[in-house]
Amino acid sequence: MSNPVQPSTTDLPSDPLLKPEAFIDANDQNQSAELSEPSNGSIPNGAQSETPAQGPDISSSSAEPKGKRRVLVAPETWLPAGWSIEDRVRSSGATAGTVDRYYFDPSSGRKFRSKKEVLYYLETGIPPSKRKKGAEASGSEEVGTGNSGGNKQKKPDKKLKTLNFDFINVPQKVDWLLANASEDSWTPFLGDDQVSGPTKQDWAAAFASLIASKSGQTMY
Amino acid sequence: MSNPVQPSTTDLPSDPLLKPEAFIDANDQNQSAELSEPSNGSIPNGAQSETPAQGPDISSSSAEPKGKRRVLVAPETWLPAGWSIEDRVRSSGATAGTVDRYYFDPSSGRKFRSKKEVLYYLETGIPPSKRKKGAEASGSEEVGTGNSGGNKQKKPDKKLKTLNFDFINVPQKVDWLLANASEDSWTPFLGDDQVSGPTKQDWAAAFASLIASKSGQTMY
DNA sequence: AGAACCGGCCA
DNA sequence: TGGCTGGTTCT
Repeated sequence: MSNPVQPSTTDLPSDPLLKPEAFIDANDQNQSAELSEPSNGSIPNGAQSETPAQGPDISSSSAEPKGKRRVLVAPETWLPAGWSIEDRVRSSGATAGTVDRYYFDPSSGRKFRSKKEVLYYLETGIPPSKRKKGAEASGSEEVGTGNSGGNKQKKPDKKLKTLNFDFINVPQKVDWLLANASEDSWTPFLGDDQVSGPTKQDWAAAFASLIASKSGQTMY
Repeated sequence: MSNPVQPSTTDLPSDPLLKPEAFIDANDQNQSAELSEPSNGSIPNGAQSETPAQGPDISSSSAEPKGKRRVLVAPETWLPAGWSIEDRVRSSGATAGTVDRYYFDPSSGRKFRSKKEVLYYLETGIPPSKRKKGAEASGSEEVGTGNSGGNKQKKPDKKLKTLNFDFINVPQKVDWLLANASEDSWTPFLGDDQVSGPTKQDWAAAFASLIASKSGQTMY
């Protein structure tokens, strides 16, 4: 290992940008960031809203070209020992100049994009769980894990749409008649009644859902 | 104030006696695991370095008792009928746990990695593989997809394709069996043979075409 | 107004 | 899969 950065068991994952010019800010914080157990004996819900407070360190050296990474040891009290923090400055886009902070766990090699994710992982040992799609009839209760930073960002509407099709009382028989020789005008009939357009839409949606039902796939 | 403004069911620290039977299901790493009443004792904070955290097992066997026969789908209004969505969770790497959403068009068999690609394909008929990077002097620098104005679909389907379905020799009978009640996974059978996935895709495409009943389509 | 977070998209 | 930008939400 010739990597002077992390003499630890692991090093940062692929870091082509981390050149000799990158500097490790290991100043102060001599206390090696002992795992602190603030809070109280037990963490209620893991989402302690402690004040982010300070940012005294970070050794803001002037003349910092954009796009450079600054890796530094964890000065944060809530961060376990061994973890590393990386502040990266956005180099392009409308939000150029913004600083994003990333957290790395050398033992697992995982990268986290927010303090919230780190805390969640530390307390549960479970990587940030994603609840996205609906498709579950279980009463999905939205449980906010009160956190220090911005929590639930954007999740405007998660309303589910029910298929307008009665899977129990299905039609006994549906006749598909070819009304046009061009074969593009098949029309379903229920007995003598032609199926209306809206109903056909419902059928299409229902059929799509049935056909989908693959592992992980959902049709809309 | 650092008090959470969310009327969640959580918070309310203290009063440990209130929930003597708080229980943590550490097995369910699927989702919505934020509850966690760490009960007491030790917080898995120091043990995090030992936590396996390698549970690629994503078996989501959430039992869904009977009751409603309604199929719930998410309202992806911009997605054409018949398309399928697959949410895949990353199983390894520093970003493990991230969910990637893919879109699949049963008619063309193409797979898309983003909503943007889908919309672009729908409007231009150009698959993402054919995207060019050079900006023309025409001045169409911006994508300028007028979808934000309130218009929905107006794509000139320049990509007609043959449906892989024999409209003449249709199956005499198709049995739909409810294989998985928890997810409303009905499965079509031809006699004793289960219909394969690809075939189901063909059926979906054919059905969608029939329901559509648009002029100008050709299917053989 | 600033910070934090996270969805989403591309390489 | 990694990484980065956009934009929202919270402080």
